[in-house]
Order: sequence, then structure tokens, then C-alpha cells
Amino acid sequence: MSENSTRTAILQAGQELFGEHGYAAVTIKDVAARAGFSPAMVMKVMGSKAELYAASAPSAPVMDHDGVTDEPVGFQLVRRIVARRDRGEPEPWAMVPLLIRDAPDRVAASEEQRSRYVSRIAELIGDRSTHRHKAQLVVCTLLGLGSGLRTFGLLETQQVPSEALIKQYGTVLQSIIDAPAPADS
Amino acid sequence: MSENSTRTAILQAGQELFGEHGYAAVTIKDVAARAGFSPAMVMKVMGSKAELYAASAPSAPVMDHDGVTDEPVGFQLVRRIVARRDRGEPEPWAMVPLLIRDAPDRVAASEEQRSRYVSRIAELIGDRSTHRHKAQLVVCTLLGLGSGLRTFGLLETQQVPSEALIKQYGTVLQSIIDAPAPADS
DNA sequence: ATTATCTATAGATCTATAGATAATGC
DNA sequence: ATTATCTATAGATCTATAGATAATGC
Repeated sequence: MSENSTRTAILQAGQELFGEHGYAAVTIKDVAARAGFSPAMVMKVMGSKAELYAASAPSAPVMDHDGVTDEPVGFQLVRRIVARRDRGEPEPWAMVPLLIRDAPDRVAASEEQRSRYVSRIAELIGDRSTHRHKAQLVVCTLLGLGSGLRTFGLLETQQVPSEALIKQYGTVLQSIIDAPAPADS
Repeated sequence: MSENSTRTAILQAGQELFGEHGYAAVTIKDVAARAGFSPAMVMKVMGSKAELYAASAPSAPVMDHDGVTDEPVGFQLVRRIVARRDRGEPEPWAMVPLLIRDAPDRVAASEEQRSRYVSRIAELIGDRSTHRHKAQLVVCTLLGLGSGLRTFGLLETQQVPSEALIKQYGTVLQSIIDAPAPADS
């Protein structure tokens, strides 16, 4: 095993556990156990719990440009979140509020994640305004979908078929994207 | 001091601290210090940390029917969240995902908060369908606004005037409320 | 020889409890 | 006499470190 594959396993474990339970609720021992090493190994490789946490933030927060369909981008964004739910995969949009709140330095974490998410979304929807006002509205709307589906357990497939949900929430999102730019930005 | 006012002070402190930092990050000592008592007093009155936590959930989660204006309910809902931000008050919509994730029994907490929020919103918007599909969409949208403004620090007043935000996000929300009921509910 | 990993443990919390003291009501 | 509150502390973690052992490359 190279140091690098050990590091990767530890970061993977950290990402899963911190994303699910937050900073304080997860111990070095928990991460070590999931990664298959001793707690001491985790400390040696990562330095400290805070550094492990910082390094465990999901790296590709929003996109994994799979098949670029011809569907409007608002629908695509919603579709990805619903698909991750249906496949039981972790949801960055639901994890990130937890990561920010629990971070050892909350102001810095908030700042970093905000600019990361807003930039990514602004690029995707083609928002070139100074404050990226529309991108910020879109981020709000997607945070809500992530938390709603994954933390609250809203709109389960049995109640609302995934395609109906994508169509409905996608329409809402797309209407934000297509709205004429407001005066101030 | 009657036992009851002590209890109230402790619950108030618990609500503030747990809402801001989550379960594991807050200690009995922290709550005691904020409430102005010894840790032992907190334990005596509340029984255990888990009971303190359960009792600290925000009790009036959504509404404090202040002035019932003639504004459509979607705008009113958004207005309240924006007003709480501008006054620097705590935001239940941003706290509740954290409370659920960190709760000692997460499934139970999710279930409880979901039904509480969905019921309240369904009542407010007059959703009488079986699954309260629309109410669930509204809850998602409001969760997003809460997290976006308070956890991410999006759409600050300097960038987007509060009234403009209320108008824009309110329009989105109101369009969900006014949409014709979908076929399946 | 060097790198990867572990065991053992120090030192600092944290929750919870036991028992003492101060305040209150009769 | 009873209730409210505190001090002191036991017992159980948790992070972090020191030093030992096993694996690898030369």
C-alpha cells in the first residue's frame, strides 16, 4: 500500500461519515474503523481531526457531466438530485449545510462553499451578472430539494413518481433561470 | 426561582445552542453556562442530554401569526424568513435539518419534524390532498431559502434588497401554491 | 534503511451521580 | 422540612503522541 491509497481510503471514510453525522459526532476511531486502519494511522496521515475534516469536503460538489442531454439545465439539475436519491447515493446538496454548520471555522467554511457552489451554478446557467443573483436563487432552490428529499424524507417515490417530481420542481427552477434579469444586477 | 423558570431558561439556552451547533458539538456545560446554572442543575432538571435535546426542539416551528395581511400566503412565508434574517433572529427553517441529522434517533426525529412542518404548511396553503404533495414542495422551497440565507449567507441585503428578494422568491413560491393539483394526489 | 502501521498511554474532556449547602415555606 | 442549587468526582470517552514492530526497497 502506498501512502496515497491509505490517504484516499481515509478521506473516503471521512467524507461518508462527516457528511452523514457532522464533525463532532464522528470520532477518529470511527473513521479509522471504516477505512480499515488504526486511529493512530489516521492521525499520522492527516495531522489532526480538523485537517481531516477540511480535506474530507466533497470535491466534486455539483456536477459529473454524464450525458449532456438536450433537456433544459433546470430540469437536468433536478434530475440529478432525484436520481441520486433513487440510487441511494450521498447527496452533496443535503450534506453541505451540515458541513458548514459543524466546521471548526464556520465563517471560512461558509464563504468557501458559497463561492464554490455559486460559481459552478452561475457557469452552468450562464449567469454573468455582477452578484450572480440568479445563480444564488438557484442554489437556494436546490439546497431545499436536497434537504427536503434526503434529510426530511419528503416526496418519496411511492407518493410522487420521480418523473412527475422532476417535471414539477424542474419547471419551478427553470422559471427562475429564464426570468428576465432584475434591475439591480 | 420556581423549578419551572429554571427549566425554561435551560430549554431556551438549549434551543439556541443546539440550533446553532448541533447535538454533539454542544455540551451540558455550555448549556448550563448560557442558562446561568451549574451542569449538575441541568442534569437534575432535564434527566439526560438526549432528553434535553428532544425538549429543546423549536416549539413554534413556523408561524407566529403576527399581522395577517392581505398579501398572498406564499409571499408572507418568504417575508417572515427574510424579516427574521434582517432582525438577526434564529431561523427554524435553517435549524431543523441540523436538528434532524444530529438527533440521537434520526429516523424518529425526521418523521416528527416532517409531519409537523408539512401539516402546518398544508393548513396554511389549504392543501387537502391525500399526500399533501404541494405542501411538501413548499416545505422544500422554504428549507432552501432558510439554509441559503442563514447557513450559506446567500442573497445578503447589500446585494439584493429585501423587498426585491421577497417579491422574486415569493413569486416562485406562490406559483407552486397556485399550480393546478397534479393528477396523482 | 526506510516506510507503513500498530499498541499503549497521557492528558483533556464529557456525562452523570452522590452528597453537601443554601434558600424557602410553614 | 422541603426545594433549589452547588461542589466534587467517578467512569467513560476522545484526540494526540511516543515508541515498537512489521513490511518494503535497495
